[in-house]
Amino acid sequence: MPRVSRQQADHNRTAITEASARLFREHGVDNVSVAELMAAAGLTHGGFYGHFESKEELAGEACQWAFSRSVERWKKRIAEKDDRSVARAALTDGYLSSQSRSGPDGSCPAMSLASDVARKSADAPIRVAYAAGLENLLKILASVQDTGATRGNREAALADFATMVGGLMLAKATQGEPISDEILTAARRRLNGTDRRPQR
Amino acid sequence: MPRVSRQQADHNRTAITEASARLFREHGVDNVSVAELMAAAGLTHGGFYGHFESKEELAGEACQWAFSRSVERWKKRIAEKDDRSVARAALTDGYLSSQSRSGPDGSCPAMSLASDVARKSADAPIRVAYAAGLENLLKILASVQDTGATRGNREAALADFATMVGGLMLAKATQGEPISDEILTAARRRLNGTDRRPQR
DNA sequence: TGTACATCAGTGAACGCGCGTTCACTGATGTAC
DNA sequence: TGTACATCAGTGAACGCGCGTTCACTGATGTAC
Repeated sequence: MPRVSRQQADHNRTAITEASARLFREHGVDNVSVAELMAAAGLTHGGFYGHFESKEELAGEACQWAFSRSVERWKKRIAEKDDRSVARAALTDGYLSSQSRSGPDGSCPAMSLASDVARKSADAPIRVAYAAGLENLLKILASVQDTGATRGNREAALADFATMVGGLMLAKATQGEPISDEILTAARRRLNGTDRRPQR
Repeated sequence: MPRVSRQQADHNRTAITEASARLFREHGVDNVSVAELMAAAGLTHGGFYGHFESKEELAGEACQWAFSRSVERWKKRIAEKDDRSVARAALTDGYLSSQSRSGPDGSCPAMSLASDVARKSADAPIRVAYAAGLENLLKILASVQDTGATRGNREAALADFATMVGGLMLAKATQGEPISDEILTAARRRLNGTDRRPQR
């Protein structure tokens, strides 16, 4: 039953982007086929090129979409808290939780797409979308810092995020082994707990 | 000219492992073909299965090999320093340097293979090799910590490494943009500098 | 030490398969009157 | 509002290609005498 209403077509395009954002994060851009993406959106593969110029272009849009969803989630989580330091703790603890590690929804794109992006050329759509999305998340993370200076807040956010992304990545790579939980705990405590390690 | 001496055959096997360790880290396990790996070792693709049972098995050996080289490098770097805190700073600063980010030799396997490993099933050879290799690196990193307690040293090493891996990963994904250097600097200062952010 | 032959490391063609992408086709949608 | 027709979203077969893996073959290596 071909030729669907324009509204339905728009809806389908969104469904493709949404399914891709999930599957790309879960399996990697190169490990999911166009046919699988279309099937996940309830369509057959032939119609793909009516919506996107190439798989690369879709990767860019899916990346952008995933980041915008993360931005929403972070903002919402912050809005629920009274003050910045509580919000920051909620953000970092949530990021480095075991639910986040095994979440079926694909988790944070900054973490799950990092290696895909690192291996693409500089002009790939996904790379551009990644850099913009990362910047947005960092701004939010900087807004809940407490150094008293804009520059300090940004630097603190950058360092926090490095620990968050690295901790979650290592925990994912070792999922199922005891060290996986150890990593999450150590990273959480470094960011929020009693571990004040950084001192000379 | 087939049939080569046993010594030469052993040498060839090592060459395959070595080339794979480099190419897998640089492009990802699934983005390098057996033919490319064999060519990089100066051989043709047909002989591959005389050395390895499958590409998966090779991935495990290449991962192990990459980690053992990192272990050597870390130990050597530590041995050059007089005391632990200086050694620790040399390790973390070197890890989060721009040379490390753009290094053509493939950089740290814990970082560059993390997403490949995270996406493989629990019994994949590369996953087992990764967990063992990570543990070895962590022991070294714990040995230069200064908390005064074994457990504290391990936890500090875990947190340090999360920051190192995440910082390098994010810097790689944003290479070529100003934020890439910002990330490296912020992570380095978090670990060794004046930024004492982690406080409640 | 020299000769005869079995072994087997490496070659390159071939296998089935799944990939990204193209295209002729279909028939409901959207539009013109 | 109803009719006639052009549009175009989606279908499914087909494309060339590169993948991991297999295999018959080659000829130097390694071994037995």
